[in-house]
Amino acid sequence: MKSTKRKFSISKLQKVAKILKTISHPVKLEILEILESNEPLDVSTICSKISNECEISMMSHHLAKMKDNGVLISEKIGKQVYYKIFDRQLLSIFDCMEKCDLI
Amino acid sequence: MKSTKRKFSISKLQKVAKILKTISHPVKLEILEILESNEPLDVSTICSKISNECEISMMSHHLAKMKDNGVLISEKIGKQVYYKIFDRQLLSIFDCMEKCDLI
DNA sequence: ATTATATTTGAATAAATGTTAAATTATTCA
DNA sequence: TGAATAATTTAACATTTATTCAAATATAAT
Repeated sequence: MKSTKRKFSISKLQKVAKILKTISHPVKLEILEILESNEPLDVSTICSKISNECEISMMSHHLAKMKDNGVLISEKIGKQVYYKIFDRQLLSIFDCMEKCDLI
Repeated sequence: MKSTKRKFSISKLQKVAKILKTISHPVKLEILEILESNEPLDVSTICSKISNECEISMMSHHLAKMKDNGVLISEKIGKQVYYKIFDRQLLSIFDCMEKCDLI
């Protein structure tokens, strides 16, 4: 038989995979870390706080994808667009990973 | 200035990103779930337990990548290769994600 | 209106992933 | 032994996704 008892249905696994895929990139993780202690922040400011060099258009792409996939939300005020984390509970993934021998 | 106090260095963020990227796929998450309660398991058996149809060569690719990136380990016994989770602590990521509104 | 600033969009290229078929490795048994 | 079978991996190609860079849009300031 196919399944024993599983915690996650297929559709939940798909959602989890989508979220993880959305943030599994060094710069995207760094964006989350930066926003954790400073949100909301505009695109240029986030870009300037990133350790590696990062083009603003690349940052815009990153942020747009994170927003599209529900990880971030944004608000436009004047010329700038301010981003913040939709659900800060997601940040617990850092603690989770910290405990792994893999890291 | 670039950095306030951060939990993760750049190299740690890269490692975290690599691990997350390695598992952020519905089938790969399902592999982890299956192994959680049944490890070690050989390639064909894992393949047969997956909900969606999955080619065995695709499964081999998934498992090889997960092994290469340190998520799984394997042992060959006779014709079959048995896989298990390297660090079961990683499984706590499921609980972590469960708590998010995003899922 | 014109200029400057912030961000997004689009198109071209580069990189990663999925798919299928063929190759390798190990086992069985005539 | 060695031909047949079974399990898994490798390789080649197609498809998708990510990155880069240039151009476009939107808002504000002069």
